[in-house]
Amino acid sequence: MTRTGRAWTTRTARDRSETAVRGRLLDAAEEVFARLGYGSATVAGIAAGAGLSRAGFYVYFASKEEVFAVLAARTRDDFLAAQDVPGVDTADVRAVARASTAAFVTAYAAHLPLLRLVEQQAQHDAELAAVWEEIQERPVRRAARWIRRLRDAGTIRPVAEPLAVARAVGGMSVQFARLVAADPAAHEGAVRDVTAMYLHLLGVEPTP
Amino acid sequence: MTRTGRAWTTRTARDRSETAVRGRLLDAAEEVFARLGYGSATVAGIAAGAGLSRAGFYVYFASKEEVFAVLAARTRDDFLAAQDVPGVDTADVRAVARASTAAFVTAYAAHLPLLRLVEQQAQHDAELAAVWEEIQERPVRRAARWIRRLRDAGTIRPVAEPLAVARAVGGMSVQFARLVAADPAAHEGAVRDVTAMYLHLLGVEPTP
Amino acid sequence: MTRTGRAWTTRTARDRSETAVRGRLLDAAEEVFARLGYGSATVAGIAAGAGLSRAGFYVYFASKEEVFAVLAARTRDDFLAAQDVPGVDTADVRAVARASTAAFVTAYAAHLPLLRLVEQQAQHDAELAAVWEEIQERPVRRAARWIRRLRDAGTIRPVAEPLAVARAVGGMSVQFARLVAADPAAHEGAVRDVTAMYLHLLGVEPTP
Amino acid sequence: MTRTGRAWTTRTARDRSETAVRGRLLDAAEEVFARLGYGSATVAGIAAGAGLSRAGFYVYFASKEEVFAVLAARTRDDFLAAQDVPGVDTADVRAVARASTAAFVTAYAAHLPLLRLVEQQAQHDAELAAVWEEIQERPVRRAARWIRRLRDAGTIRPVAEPLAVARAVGGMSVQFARLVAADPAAHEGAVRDVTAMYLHLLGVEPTP
DNA sequence: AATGAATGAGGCTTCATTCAT
DNA sequence: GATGAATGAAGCCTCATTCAT
Repeated sequence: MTRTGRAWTTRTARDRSETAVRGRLLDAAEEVFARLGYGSATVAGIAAGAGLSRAGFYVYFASKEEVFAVLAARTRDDFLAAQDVPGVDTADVRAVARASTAAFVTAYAAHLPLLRLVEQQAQHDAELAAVWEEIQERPVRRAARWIRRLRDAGTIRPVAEPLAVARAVGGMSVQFARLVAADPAAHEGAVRDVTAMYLHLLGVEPTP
Repeated sequence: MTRTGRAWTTRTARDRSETAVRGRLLDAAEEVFARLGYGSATVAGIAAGAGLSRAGFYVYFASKEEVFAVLAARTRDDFLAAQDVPGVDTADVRAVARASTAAFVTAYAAHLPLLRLVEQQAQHDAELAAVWEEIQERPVRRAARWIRRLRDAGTIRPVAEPLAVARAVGGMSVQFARLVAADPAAHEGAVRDVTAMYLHLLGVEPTP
Repeated sequence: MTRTGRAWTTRTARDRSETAVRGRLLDAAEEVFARLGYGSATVAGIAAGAGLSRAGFYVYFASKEEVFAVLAARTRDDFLAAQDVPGVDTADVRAVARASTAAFVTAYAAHLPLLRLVEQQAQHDAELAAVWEEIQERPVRRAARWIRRLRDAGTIRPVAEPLAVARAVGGMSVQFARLVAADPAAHEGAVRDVTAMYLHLLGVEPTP
Repeated sequence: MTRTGRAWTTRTARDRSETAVRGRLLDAAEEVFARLGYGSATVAGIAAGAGLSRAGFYVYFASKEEVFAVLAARTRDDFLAAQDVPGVDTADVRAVARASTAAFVTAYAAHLPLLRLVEQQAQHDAELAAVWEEIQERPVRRAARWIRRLRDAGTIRPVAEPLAVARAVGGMSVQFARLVAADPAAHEGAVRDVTAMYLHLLGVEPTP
């Protein structure tokens, strides 16, 4: 997981072409890792996916380990960014619950295989462990904070500790995200169902 | 994750699948696969884990692929068997919910890494896909059936479709199983929390 | 090619059963070696062909090398014995030519693949080189002697040195033996053709 | 058996099949296969013979099987090309017989071990079977055609069917080629002897 | 920037062979 | 006599990685 910072550190070379190739490599890497897992993925496969030769790969990344690390970071950033839902601060509990659920399910479905891999590789790499920790805990903690605030304000009456509820809703969402990943058409129904249960766990009537 | 002597004590094991050495190999394989993933796991590592030479492995399994398939099947069997909770037919909804939740969380925590791998490898192997399908769907369907029966009998008033509730509870449980896997002491609290939310989603007061 | 002389040396054990198994092993070995060549043949394949386990093979032979040596010797013996045609001393040149040609073609066709292997392995093993030498040269020398005798007696008028004629006829026969090996029905025609040419080379009218 | 630089001097070799290294590998493969047979030959040995590492071998060939196939094709091409004797269309029967015999014996002696292997491996590979068929039958058929033509023109009076004579001469030549392979000095005598017998079988007086 | 060539390390698998039973 | 189990050695092949161009 050495970070020798090559080209992508160079100030001069942030031109379109290099970035483009690097991006293509990351995309290819995502596809290959997702399909084969870390150990069975090959640098050759990734390079080919980006239209490069094996050696070309090393112009942009120092090693297989490094692409994975960069990819993990990108996944975390994308995943977390996707949950910065605008208007999440509304006072409308139902709206917030629905919006954050939708965001979470969408993001999870989109990144599912990579998230699994990050979790697995986190066992052997401290840096990845940190990434995984953020992916895993940040959304939960944020939701827990929100629940706690509302509970303390007397707006809702959750059926369990805020953290437990947040975790539970996360778990549900993951489960439904899997369905969505397999069949995108299931998205709407999934969000509706999860939101309904979410609200129930918050002690709020789903329909106003 | 350790296999505690099944029928292998018998000298005249019916078939080869229950030899002591074979069992040790399966246990070692489980450990290695769980730790490294399918691609990074090595036959050498598995053999060593069972106290055998590399060649010795091939006395019992034809290939790395085969151990994994057998292991997947064993995992499915163990995982599903662990949920045949005695007394699950009681009329006491709370008891059943608690018992099945406890069983599921325990089983999931015990088999977590292998389950993840089976899911991943299912992408490339029809047989594994079938195994994964059973692991994934059988508990959910069973729970859904139970919920539907009680709902139709007017005993409970679930907040969503039985299948959705079942899936949601499965998702929660998985999430908490992860905590339990990391810290076994969390088991009791996890079961309590999940059970409480489960009952809520069924429209039942947690405490009688 | 070590000859540790086990059972087959023991006086006591020349009973039917042991000999039978050994014979079955040799037959199996012949089939396997012929089909796969020395390097690709496996002791397992040979043992299986004789209905034995891998370990069982070693009851009768000390090594793969040894079966091959024994088999080579057997092949040589069979091949040479097949050419001890009765009545080969007749004064009838045509009859002798025909008989010895028939014998040679038959024997060669029957042993073709093994003979090839012996030739090849002879490159690396002195003992096999000696076996091959006998297989290769004995029939030729015998034929050459016969030709020389007749020539000196004025009975025939060969078109080249006896040794060359003998060698040439051997070569023809081998070529036709190949056809016969592929299609046994070709045997008669092959013998007729070769005999006719043989006689011509001896300066004898084929038909009296 | 050594390959002496073909078109590989050119930097811009048309296709990969003529790279210097590839040629060296084929030469090494020829030597190793000839010495050890297909099964006992090792990729390591071939690579080493070409001054490459084991992995280097795979830059040029996909597998041991593939080198052998390519080598077989090359052997066939060389072997057949060597028989395109210039002036073979002369009206001088004796000259043609001598020239084609010399060409055949030379070519056979040069390629003997490989030809044997191709024959053997042809048992398991359809592609090789086709190669072997060409090696085996083309020269024979060509000679048979020539004989038939001359016979029909009344120029010669072969002692047997053209095809049989052709095959017989092929067989003789192979036999003598073996001598030549063992002792190159025997070449001249071998060609003389075979030619003499060839002409006899054609019903032509060897010396005009 | 990009690549073809090359390689050391290592992975999967086979195999001849041994040995306790 | 026969075998199941076990193994060291070795074979084929892949792969991450380097380097000259």
